[in-house]
Amino acid sequence: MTTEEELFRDWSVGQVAERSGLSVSALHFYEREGLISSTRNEGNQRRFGRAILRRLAFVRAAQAVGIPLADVRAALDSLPQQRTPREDDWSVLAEGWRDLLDARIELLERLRDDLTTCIGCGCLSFERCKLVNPADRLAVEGPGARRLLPGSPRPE
Amino acid sequence: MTTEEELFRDWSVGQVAERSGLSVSALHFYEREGLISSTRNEGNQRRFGRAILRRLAFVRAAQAVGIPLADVRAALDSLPQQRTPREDDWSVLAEGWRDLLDARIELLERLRDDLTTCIGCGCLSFERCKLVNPADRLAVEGPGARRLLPGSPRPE
DNA sequence: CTCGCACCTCAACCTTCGTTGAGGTCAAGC
DNA sequence: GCTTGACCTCAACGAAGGTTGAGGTGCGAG
Repeated sequence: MTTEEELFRDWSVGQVAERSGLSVSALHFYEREGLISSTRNEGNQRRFGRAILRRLAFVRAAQAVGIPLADVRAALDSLPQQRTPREDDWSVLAEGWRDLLDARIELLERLRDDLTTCIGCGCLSFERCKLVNPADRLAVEGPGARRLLPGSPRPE
Repeated sequence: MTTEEELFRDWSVGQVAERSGLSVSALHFYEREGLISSTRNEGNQRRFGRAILRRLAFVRAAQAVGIPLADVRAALDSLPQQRTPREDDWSVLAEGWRDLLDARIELLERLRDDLTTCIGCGCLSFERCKLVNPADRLAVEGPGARRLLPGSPRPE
C-alpha cells in the first residue's frame, strides 16, 4: 500500500510548479489552453500524475525554441489521451522535433553566414542580397507576436 | 547633376516598403520605436536614404532569430547617428551578432540532443534531467511575449 | 475552533509587434 | 478643376503568453 501510494500519488499545482520551474498561473493557463490536463480531488483541487513533468519539459523545450503553444498543443495531441504515454509514444514526437530543430539550426547558421558576408561586408547590392531577398523568404508573418517558424508569406 | 541626383535621391516609404519587403505600417512603427529615422520633404512626407535598407536588413535578420526589437534598437544605437554608417561600423555590429547567433545555435543543438536522449529515452529522472533543470536555466521570463534570449531569472 | 496557507475561479491587465481605420493633405493626370 | 493615389497622424484593435488581483473555499496545526 505504501508502495502504491508512493508510486501513484499525484501532485498539486504547487508541487508541479516547483518541480517544473513554471509558475502556478502558467500551469493554469496551460490547462486552459489544453496543453496539460488534471484530475480533481474531493476539494476541487488539481492533481497531476507523474507524466505531467514530461509534457511540461516538452513544452518548455518548445518555448525555448520559439515555437508557438498552438503548435505544441498540436504535437501533444498526438500522444495517447487516456493512458500514460510510453517511451515509444514520446520518441515519435521527439523525432519529429529533431527534424524541426535541425531545420531551425540550419536557418540560424545560414543567417549567421549571410550576416557576416553581406551585412558585414559593405556590399551595396541589397536587392541581390540573400538576407534581404532570400530564396526562401525569412519574412516575418502577419500581425501579433511573431513566430519563428517559417510560415505563410506576408499578407499585403 | 543627374549623377548626383541618382546617387542621393531619397526614397519614399512606399518604395522602401517594396524594396525591403516590409509593410508601410511596419516602417511607421519602426520609426516610432526609434529603429529607423527619416527626413521629411516639403510636404511632410518621409524620405529615406540608401542606408535604410541595411538597417532594415539587420532588423529583419534579428527578427527572424527572435530577438526583441528593443535589443535591436540598442544594437543599432551603437551606429553613428549623423553620418552614413561605414563598412567598419557595421562589421562591429555584425561580429557581436555572430557571437549571439553562435550561442543561439549551440543552445538549439544542445536542446536537440537532450530532447533525443532525455525526452525520447523514457528516463524518469526528470529532476536530474538537463532539459528540465539545465545548469544554465532555459527559463522563460516574466510576462508578455517571451524572448528567446537568456535573461534574468523568473520572478516568483 | 480558528489561523493561515494553498488552492479555486474569473476578469482585467500587461508586453510585443504590429495592422486597421478614420479623417485629412498633397501632387499629378485627365 | 476634379479625381485618384500615395502620403500623413492618431487611436483602436488583435494575437500570444502569460500575470495580477479580487473574492471565496479547503485543510492541517495549534
